[in-house]
Order: sequence, then C-alpha cells, then structure tokens
Amino acid sequence: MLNQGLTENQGMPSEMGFYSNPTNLTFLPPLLNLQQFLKPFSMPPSLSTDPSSNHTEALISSSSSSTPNLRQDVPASHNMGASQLLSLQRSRPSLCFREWGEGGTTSDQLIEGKRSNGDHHINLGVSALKMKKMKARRKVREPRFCFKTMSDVDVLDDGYKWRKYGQKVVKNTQHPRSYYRCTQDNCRVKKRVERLAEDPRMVITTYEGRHAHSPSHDMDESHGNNFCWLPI
DNA sequence: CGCCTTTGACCTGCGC
DNA sequence: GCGCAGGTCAAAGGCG
Repeated sequence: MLNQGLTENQGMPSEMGFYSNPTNLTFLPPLLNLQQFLKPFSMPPSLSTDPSSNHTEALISSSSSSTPNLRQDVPASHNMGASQLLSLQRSRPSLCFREWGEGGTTSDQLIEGKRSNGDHHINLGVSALKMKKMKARRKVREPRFCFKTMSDVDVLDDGYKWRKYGQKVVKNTQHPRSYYRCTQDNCRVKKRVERLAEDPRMVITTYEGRHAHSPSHDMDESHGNNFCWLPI
C-alpha cells in the first residue's frame, strides 16, 4: 500500500514539493471513509477517477509551519480533527502566512491593508512594519491536499463554486496552471489545477485551506472514492 | 446587470 | 543585490 503510492507518484513535478521529507508521510488505509474523513477539509466529494487505480491513498499537509515551535502557536480549534490522525509533514518555509487568533486578523487581511494605498480598499490600520514582524513570528501554511485524477475536463465538480483568478504557464510544462478561489464570502479556500507533464490525461488538483461552509450543491457520488491522493 | 474568464502587470520568495 | 519563477491582482470583455 505505502510503497504502491510512493512508486505511483514518483514522476510528480518537483516544484510541488513532493517527497521533501518522505519519512513524515502517512497514508490512509484503503477504503477509509473519505467523505467523512475529508469533511472538515476542502475535499473533492466527486471526482472522475483513474479506472486503473483500485486503491485510495491520501496524504494531508496540515497547517505545518516552517519551524517546529511555530506550530504550537496554532490554536487547537484550528488544528482540525482529521489531521490528528496523520503525521505532519514539515514543509519548507511557507509562501502563505496566516495569523491565527489575535482578533481573527489574518495576514491575508494584513497584506490587503498593505496594498490598499488608502483608496478603494479597506485600510485595516496595520503598518507594514507590524505585518513584517507578524510574518517573522509565525509562518503557517493552510492545510493543503493534492490528488490526481484522469479526466478530460480540468475542473472537477467538487460541490463548491469556484472563481478563476489566474492562470500561469509553469516552467517545463506544456499546460498552464489555473488558480481558483471559492466564491463563498469569508471563504478563502483556493485550488490549483494543472495537468501532469508526463501524462496530460492526468489532472492534478491541489486544495489549500478548508471551507467554512457546506458545498453549494450535492456531489455526484457515482464516481465513488476511487481516486488517488498525492503527497504535498 | 451580475458573474465569470482572460490576461498582462505586479508582487513576493528564493536561489545564486 | 539580482534575476527567475510562482502566485495574485484587477481591468477588460464575454455571456446568460
């Protein structure tokens, strides 16, 4: 099981950070109730799947931090339940900063304040210097989940509504990477969609963050849970 | 009219 | 410090 997953994913693009620390990878047992397991996350309830795959594997990159002690700053309420079942993958210094607690202010909001220039954006009254200090103190990445599936369509119906906010051609790949954000207010979940360079039939979907709401519509469960998760 | 995608510009982190 | 690459913004245009 474990070896199967590692072998299967060995061709993944290195820029996704796969196998940065294989010893911290934990795979879910097959046939785990993924719907229930993934409920707290931004999981894909409905997927077109690789028919050749008869197992389900997952690896969750939880709210990991760049340094071990930083993780202790994350309130237990945000250290969502399912992740406790998994070992944590200590990742590289994060590109995404989130300030947990402190009145609910997030670094995303702080960045927004920084960019506001006092015109049409809300000025949150947080100085760039303070933001810099906050960044230095805490670097916490949103939990991320990645899976691949064989599909002709890039965007899989996962029950949530997404708005595309960017597209980028990634180096050494033929296909552009698309960036989507959940359309729900106060939901900051994002996902990236790209095609596997080695096999364009495979769609790589990476979710970042957790939905704070229910799916906008019911998922089509006809595809079952037979998809393959990838380590991040 | 509202929501969406497209796309070039801009921002930021990282490696050298 | 500089350049590169990934990620995000926001204006413009399309569509129902």
